[in-house]
Amino acid sequence: MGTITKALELLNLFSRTKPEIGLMEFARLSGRDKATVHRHLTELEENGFVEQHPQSRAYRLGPAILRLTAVREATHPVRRILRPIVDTLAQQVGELCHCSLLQGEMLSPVYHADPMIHGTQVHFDEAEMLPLHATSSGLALLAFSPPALAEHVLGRPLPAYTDLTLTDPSFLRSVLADVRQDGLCNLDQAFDSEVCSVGGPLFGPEGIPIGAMSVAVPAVRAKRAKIDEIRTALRGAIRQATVSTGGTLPRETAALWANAPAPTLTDQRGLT
Amino acid sequence: MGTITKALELLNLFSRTKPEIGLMEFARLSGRDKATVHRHLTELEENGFVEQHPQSRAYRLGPAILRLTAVREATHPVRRILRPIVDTLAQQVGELCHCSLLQGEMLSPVYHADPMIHGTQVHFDEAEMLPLHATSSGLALLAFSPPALAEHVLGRPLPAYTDLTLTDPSFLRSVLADVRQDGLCNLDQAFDSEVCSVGGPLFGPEGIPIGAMSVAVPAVRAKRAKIDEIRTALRGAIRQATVSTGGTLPRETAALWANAPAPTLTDQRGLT
DNA sequence: GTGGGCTGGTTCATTATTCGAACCACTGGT
DNA sequence: ACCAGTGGTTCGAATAATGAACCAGCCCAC
Repeated sequence: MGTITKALELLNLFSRTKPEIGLMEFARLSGRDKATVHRHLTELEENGFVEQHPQSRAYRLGPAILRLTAVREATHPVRRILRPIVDTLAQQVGELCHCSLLQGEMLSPVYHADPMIHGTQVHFDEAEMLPLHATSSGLALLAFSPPALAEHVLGRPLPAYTDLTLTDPSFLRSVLADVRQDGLCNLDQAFDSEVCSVGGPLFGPEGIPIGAMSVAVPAVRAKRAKIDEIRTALRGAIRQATVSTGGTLPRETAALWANAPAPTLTDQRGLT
Repeated sequence: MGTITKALELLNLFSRTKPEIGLMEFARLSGRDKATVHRHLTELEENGFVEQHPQSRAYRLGPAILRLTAVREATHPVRRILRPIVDTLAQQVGELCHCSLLQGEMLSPVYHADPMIHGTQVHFDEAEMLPLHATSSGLALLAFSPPALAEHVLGRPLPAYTDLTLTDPSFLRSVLADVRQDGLCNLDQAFDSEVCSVGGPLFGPEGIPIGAMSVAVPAVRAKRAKIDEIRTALRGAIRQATVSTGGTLPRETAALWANAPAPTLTDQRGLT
């Protein structure tokens, strides 16, 4: 593993519940030597990827990432476009919705919205990368991706996150076949216990999946009627998201979803 | 210079006008060997900091930075807070406003807003880091920072961006003294020709400057009355921004601005 | 087609950089 | 005064980065 990766992996240790991390904690969490971590952190700091609290000397994410995000969003505004769609979907179904982009063999969260109209909410940390094999988003994406990706992912050990996580490659292959038929993926407590989710793929140009969108529901609320309502709304949101980001639905999928309701117009203010 | 810095500097080559860069162009722009650049890029790609267009093989900024920005903003929402303030200021004064955070010895843009009500507009690229000695933002920040920073910045060669850029350290020191008296910094075509700007410091906890906010006006519109109006509005916006981000104005500055108008309430919708 | 000029990408011996155990210096609690 | 915990630094050994040379593909002109 190269030095660059070692340094960048430090950034993944930050999370919503751990926004500041000290040197020793970094060393523990990353399993690397304190001196090494310190050199990496100072170099990241020189480039603005982390900054150091002058008093506590703890590190947190720095301003450079804000600048880079602005650059990406100015020219390729995926997040800006997806946000109102996810917001609308969350309002429609009254549950937590999120979308992610494929990054290597994981999903990188882009945005989530939680209407918070219920007593119980689903936990979601945008810092946390999502596995492909244990989430409805991931399986939906795999189902429509070139087979090589699925084979590569299923060909390695599949960690179980709950006791309902599917880890048998051949069974997962049959699930993917079902998802291809259906267009969406329904998953029950495979990543978080107590949480059911419905996910579908977001397509880029050429009809190749670039990410996924999904709705997460506490298992106690996941009645059949509710799931059906979610599936309908999700199909509409995915179609809208794919078109708005400049992607194209593959013809089979478009045909499959022909009877999905037209997407509702969303509030476009407050962008960027 | 370490390997990590070499790799991260590649990311700074992206800009609003150059959102995608090929391997050879990267090598040329960075002045490094093609093989080296390629290794750095693949490692950045593995970590999601860049992604490669499958057809053109050009690289662009990847999804990881979106995720990291979300994490930072979830726990330390500087941008989310500054955005409506900058928007309001831009509406009030009818000119381009922006705010930046200190990153090493440069300013890293965080947000800008341009009401675009005039025929001529000021160019602003959020990818571009701003120098401290040649911008009103930078000088305003330097004036209120611990003297060591100013000495360090003024102690090295100061590039001129226009023929009006101030590059004489001792003269700049006198400018800083004036800014300390005044609270704001007025600069005429020092970074962009044809552009005047007024900037002031944003303070963090302990009253130490963490960034700056400024208004940029085409020189042809920079009449005395307009500048005065801008100065008043800017003082209000800075006070509001400093308080909202959890900072404190130093006592002298608070006294200096005691007669600035109370900040107007801003639209808080569309956050994140 | 074929040659040239341009890509992106790979190889491998040389070289320079990174690594990490041991070492300070400081802080807060007992 | 002590200890246990920080953040930070040093320097020889070990490792990883480097870049000239090398493919392979693409596109255009001839």
